[in-house]
Amino acid sequence: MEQGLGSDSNHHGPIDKSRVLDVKPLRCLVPVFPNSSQGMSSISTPQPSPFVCVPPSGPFPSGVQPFYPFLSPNDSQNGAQQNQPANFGFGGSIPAPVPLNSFRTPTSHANGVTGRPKRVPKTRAFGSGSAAGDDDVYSDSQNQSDQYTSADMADTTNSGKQRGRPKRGRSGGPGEDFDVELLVNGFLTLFKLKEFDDFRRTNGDKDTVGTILLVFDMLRRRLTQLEESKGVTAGIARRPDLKTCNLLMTKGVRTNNTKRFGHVPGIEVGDIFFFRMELCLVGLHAPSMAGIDYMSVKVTMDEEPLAVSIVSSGGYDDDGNDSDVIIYSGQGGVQRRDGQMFDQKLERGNLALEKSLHRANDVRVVRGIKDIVGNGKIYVYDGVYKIQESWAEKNKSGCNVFKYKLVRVPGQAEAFSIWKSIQQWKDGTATRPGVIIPDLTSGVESLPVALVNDVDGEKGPAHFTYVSALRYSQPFSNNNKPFSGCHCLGGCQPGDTNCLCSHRNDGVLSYSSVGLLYTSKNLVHECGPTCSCPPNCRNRLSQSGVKIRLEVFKTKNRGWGLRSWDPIRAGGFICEFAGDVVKVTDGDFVNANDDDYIFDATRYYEPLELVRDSNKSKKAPFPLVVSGKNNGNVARFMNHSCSPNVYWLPVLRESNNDVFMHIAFFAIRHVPPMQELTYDYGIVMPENGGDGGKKKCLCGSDKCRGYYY
DNA sequence: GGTTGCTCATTAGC
DNA sequence: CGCTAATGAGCAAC
Repeated sequence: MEQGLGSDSNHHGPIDKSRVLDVKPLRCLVPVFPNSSQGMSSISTPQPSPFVCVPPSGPFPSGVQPFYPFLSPNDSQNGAQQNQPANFGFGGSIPAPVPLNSFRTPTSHANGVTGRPKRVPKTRAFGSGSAAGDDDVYSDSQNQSDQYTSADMADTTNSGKQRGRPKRGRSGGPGEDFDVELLVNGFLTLFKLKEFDDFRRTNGDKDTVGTILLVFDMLRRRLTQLEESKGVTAGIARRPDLKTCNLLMTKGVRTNNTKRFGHVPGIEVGDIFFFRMELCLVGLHAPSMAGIDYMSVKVTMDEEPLAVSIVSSGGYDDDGNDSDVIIYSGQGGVQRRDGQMFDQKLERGNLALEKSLHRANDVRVVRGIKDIVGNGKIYVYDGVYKIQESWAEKNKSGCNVFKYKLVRVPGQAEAFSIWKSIQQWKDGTATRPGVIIPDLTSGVESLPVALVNDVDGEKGPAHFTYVSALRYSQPFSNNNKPFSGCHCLGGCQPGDTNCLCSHRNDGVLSYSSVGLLYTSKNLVHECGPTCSCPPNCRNRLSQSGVKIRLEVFKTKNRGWGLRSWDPIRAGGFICEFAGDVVKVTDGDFVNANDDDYIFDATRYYEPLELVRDSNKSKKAPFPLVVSGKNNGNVARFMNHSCSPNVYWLPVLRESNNDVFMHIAFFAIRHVPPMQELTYDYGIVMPENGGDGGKKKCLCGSDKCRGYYY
């Protein structure tokens, strides 16, 4: 791996001659098997099923399922059957402020359930309309007394399961005290991964890959939140990514687990990842650490190792001009403890790359890119490459290092190259083609939002005024108890038991330090005007405006749409829905049907459906309707999809007696740059004029309902 | 804000 | 089948 050399010598594209002390070409062979598919016919491993390149929005050929990323309607049945929401620690029946030690798994109880306090009648927080019913989502968590332990959280689906906390690794610190096992089992049941069979374990598809990645990241975020909320840093695992992956692996929840050459079913060129473990789980690149993945194949009589994939870990701004070429360094050569260097040996991955040069087989390439926000890395699947030449050179320490030149197989979808283009648009070294207005917000947002049309001659959408926030003519509701806010002068911190806002979110913060929604709650209490914390408090995420570089663009067949130049992580905040509040309580639906830019929270919405009782599921989730027609922000351009990559969440901000609800949009899964952002518009209930105003849905998903409102 | 140190999980290969 | 060596990311503390 190039990084193992402690040198960035290969990040300068064409070889930096000044650094190369002794370059001697080894060979540059014509491939032995010009037609790689024939050449590989003797490989002992079964060939992968043919790769089908499917755009995210379809259309989907038969056999290719789009990944419906959140929850299927049937899932809500689970919760309904139990007569209790399956909330897994974040659902509808929000635990009230939980003492930190409540996360401890009871050891003295035979069934693992601590004395569950009896439910007390909930009080309605907002006296705002019959639609609220008895739903938990309308309950002020401060008034709730259901103090579930984490065991309770999942026991609706795992009543008979083993209660003993598995002792894992060097556990024993307080960090292991909540029952991870139950948490995982809850997720697996919810996403129907309990009956995961060997076929799906071996052969992925879009749906399977998507579900596994979704579960991975939801679980990872949940574990991060739980560990962080304890406010203890010593003695606990600080790598929730590793822990999550290991949990899933142990349960056999993985796919494409047999190595193969070429594309991996269910993964598209351009897909992005944020952890090496994600690559591992979906079969894109098996080793958890090593940069070269290889397998032994039978060639005529004997076997030889061939490379199947590599992960390069360069920065994308110094990779040279040609984004279709990689100069990759071999692995090894460095003594880990003291960092001492030795010559690399032609073995393992290095040998496999060398052999792959001869055999000319496809090698998958995952580009590691430094994440601008945070210290992490983003992994972009850049499709398959072929190794064109190899050589050895000496590094600074005078040790031999193998170098491999990989060239991208032509005809694949744009992936890494788009990142470089975007970087150039941002730093001004290139102009985004088709730009009509560089910033349609006229400076209202802190980042410009370009208006782009590169498909036809339309010059822009109808006129509207750009506003960055929701405009209320009256508060969403009144709270009987004045809320004076929290006193976190330096911003709300996890594990601070004195933070009033944390208490209102069940004792934990809703957002991570990098602005990710920790869990799929159905309501977030953000800090309000009367809180003492600064504007950059992490509990004010949706108030801080758009932080990603968006553009409004003309779609091929769905009018204007929204997409991002920046990659968006699962759970990442995108924007709120700004506009004029049309309705906050029951009453006649105001001019909604002739407004293409309506946001209607009263609609049936499947992710929320999960945490609802089936009898109540048809009720309007939240009595809020917003029009973005005359005044609005980027959110008004987000199109509907039945397989969305974005969903919304109501966010409450309180000011003395007044409560204001805002609508915040978050990414469901990782969204690569330039992929259209869509959410499920939901279904209009008959009492709100459903069946009227149906529009033909063009989302192209095979889960498409055929229409939307 | 760069650097350093620590630890982790997976798998090839014995 | 069980064990071990090889591999580098991610995070936190400096």
